[in-house]
Amino acid sequence: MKLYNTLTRQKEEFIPLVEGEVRMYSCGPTVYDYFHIGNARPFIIFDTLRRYMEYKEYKVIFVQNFTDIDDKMINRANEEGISVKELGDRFIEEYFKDADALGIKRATFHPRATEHIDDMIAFIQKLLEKGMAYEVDGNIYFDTSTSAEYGKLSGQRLEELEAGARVDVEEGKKNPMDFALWKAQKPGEPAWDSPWGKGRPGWHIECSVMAIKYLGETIDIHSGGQDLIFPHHENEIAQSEGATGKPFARYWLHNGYINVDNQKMSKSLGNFFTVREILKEYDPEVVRLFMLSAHYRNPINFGRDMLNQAKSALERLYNCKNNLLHLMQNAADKELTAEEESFADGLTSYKRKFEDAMDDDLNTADALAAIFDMVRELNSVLTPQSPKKLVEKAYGLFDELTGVLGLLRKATSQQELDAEIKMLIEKRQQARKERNWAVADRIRDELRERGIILEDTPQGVRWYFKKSD
RNA sequence: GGCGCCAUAGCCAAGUGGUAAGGCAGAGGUCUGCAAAACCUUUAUUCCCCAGUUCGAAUCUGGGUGGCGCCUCCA
Repeated sequence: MKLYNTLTRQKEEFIPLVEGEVRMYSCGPTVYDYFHIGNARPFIIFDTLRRYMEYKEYKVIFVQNFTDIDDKMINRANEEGISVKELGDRFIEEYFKDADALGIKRATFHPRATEHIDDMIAFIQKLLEKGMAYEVDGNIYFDTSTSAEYGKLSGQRLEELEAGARVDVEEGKKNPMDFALWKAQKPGEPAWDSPWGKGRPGWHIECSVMAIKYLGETIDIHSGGQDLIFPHHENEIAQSEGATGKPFARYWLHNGYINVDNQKMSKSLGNFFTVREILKEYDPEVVRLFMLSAHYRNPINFGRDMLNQAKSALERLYNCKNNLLHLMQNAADKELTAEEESFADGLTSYKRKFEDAMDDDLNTADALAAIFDMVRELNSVLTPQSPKKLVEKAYGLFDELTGVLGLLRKATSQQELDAEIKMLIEKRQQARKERNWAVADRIRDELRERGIILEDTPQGVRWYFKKSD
């Protein structure tokens, strides 16, 4: 599998540090509010990468942190009149509600920054001992001048950064680009004891510390949004490699932004939509399909018409799934003809196309094309006369591939219906036979009200549970 | 000022040297009591513009034009 590595600015063959295992760390949310669609992109993309890695039978250890202490947390907690801890607890819970709905699998570990303060202190201590950090009035700063390779991820040179720096120059920092590892307590702020007095950790240190704690000093994949490249990830590299003397992450993956009217969706611009509010109107899988319909490194525009397109496309996939389930329920046990054998064998070409696409830097748009190609062929070839074995094989493959993308997770059909509903369907068929359309349509409407959609096909009645949207 | 990204049909979007995937929307048709679904046909002689390299370029090079991002918290 090839992945585009921001560090080298090219696609590289992915070779894990330990054969058969993948250790990946993805920057998680700051839990001071509901997350928005822009935040959701990396969650969905890297969840898809993780699912694909697992599909390829890697053992994946996936860590996604919660930032539960920083300025935004403190400000919001003060506004709400609750503690930072309570705020964090609440929005971690809300994060999981939305993430679960979007089909984002739980990470192997979801560490919280505030539960790793001791580890961070020890880490900072190490940097101090190595002379890579210094103290100013209870604040500890990382000395970027000690990092020869500073800027290697973002492609920036320290001097250029400083020339255009919009950072505060005061604070007694040695160099403008030096960043805080530890911040001395200000009045009214939560604080932890440290060798340098009460205070709290800086933002960058938490990811380094938790990544190393759960995944080791060198990890395979580190991912996040493009806006984290500088300074967050650059700083993580500087401090981690400074402390351990080893490469920190081997592959750096960054997703593109979600735009609104061609502008980056962001909290500060105020042009954002929370996942929570979008899910009131759209099925979470519509959002997921929307995200996967473009390559993850390209920017995508968010809008209602985009979601509507994704919704229609998703329906096409669900129709195919329902059709396969319907066929499976009624298919006969019989041997495959030679022609059917070759059709069954041919299905692997879709699997191959899907894998080729995913192997090429997670090209989900192309992978979806493979699935839609398969949909067309399944729809035109399979009939109620097809052998059960054949339908099952087709369904199995379809289900497996859509599952890798985290789609079609909802049960829409099942083997058994209530006897009463079965009876109503029978009754309607009888009415149709008698050309009593009024009765037939009334029953169909009634069942629709109850969430069951009936479709009359040349081969009989097909039914499925209404898709919520 | 430094670093970087993007431009493909009405809309979305793959493709990055070999003659334009897929989805949505539209048109026509098949099927059909209606509805729905599905299938078939159709919708870019052409990939922002100009020049160059090449037997061959949407794809490579140079130059433009337009849009966006990072360098400050941000996925």
